Amino acid sequence: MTDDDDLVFKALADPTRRHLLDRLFERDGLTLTELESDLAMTRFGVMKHLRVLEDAGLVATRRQGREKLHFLSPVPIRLIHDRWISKYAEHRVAALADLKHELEETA
Amino acid sequence: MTDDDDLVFKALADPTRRHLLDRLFERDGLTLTELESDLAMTRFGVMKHLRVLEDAGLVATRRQGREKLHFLSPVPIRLIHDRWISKYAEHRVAALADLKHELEETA
DNA sequence: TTGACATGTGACTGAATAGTCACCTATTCT
DNA sequence: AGAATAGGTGACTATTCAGTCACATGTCAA
Repeated sequence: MTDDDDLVFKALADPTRRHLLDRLFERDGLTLTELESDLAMTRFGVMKHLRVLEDAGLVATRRQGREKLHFLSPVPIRLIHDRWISKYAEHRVAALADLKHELEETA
Repeated sequence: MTDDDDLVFKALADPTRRHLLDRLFERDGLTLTELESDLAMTRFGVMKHLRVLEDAGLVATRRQGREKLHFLSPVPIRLIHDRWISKYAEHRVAALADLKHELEETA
């Protein structure tokens, strides 16, 4: 009972990994050390998490000298969306989500 | 290090639960027994999974006599999408995802 | 009301996962 | 060259979670 995008969902299941994606969403091309600075965890923990994200295709990397730059790769996220939201329903669901965003901002 | 939609991501992390969402995406309003028929697992296991999905807001339910009907609730999925795909990038990413869908169909 | 059906609860067990550590390699700067 | 910096590996432990079971409640139909 394992499907193909298991890695993606497992990767997203951890709050630390979601936080890493948030940081990359805000600003792309961060290094391991930059990403680590933010977290109450050893470098090794962060490295492990980044590895999981990379294996899932949620993060792409590029080596530059002794540094490794990390980039958010959003396509797998969109594929999750498309799995349970039909093109037909998309408009309505997006409107509801927008409403929810607005309500949270005013709160 | 726990954020607010932890329940949603944890819920999606399990392949059995994703399969249940797939079934409800295909046809809404199924009962526990109907959902169970499909799975190599006891009724209790399926019930636990449905409970997790319901707590996460991914599945809504309605009692009807002695049956409990289950409905897919797609808004949390859209919120995941919006978290890492900006309105600005959405078009481009959606196009890439569509391309990927087509490639998989021809394969 | 009796029996069958549909769903529900709390406790238990085996497997998977997060985080750490000791130790290692490659690159840059002086 | 030597020291500092950035990243990497494999093994270990504590916690978490999936699945099961004995038992229980509510509903329908004859």
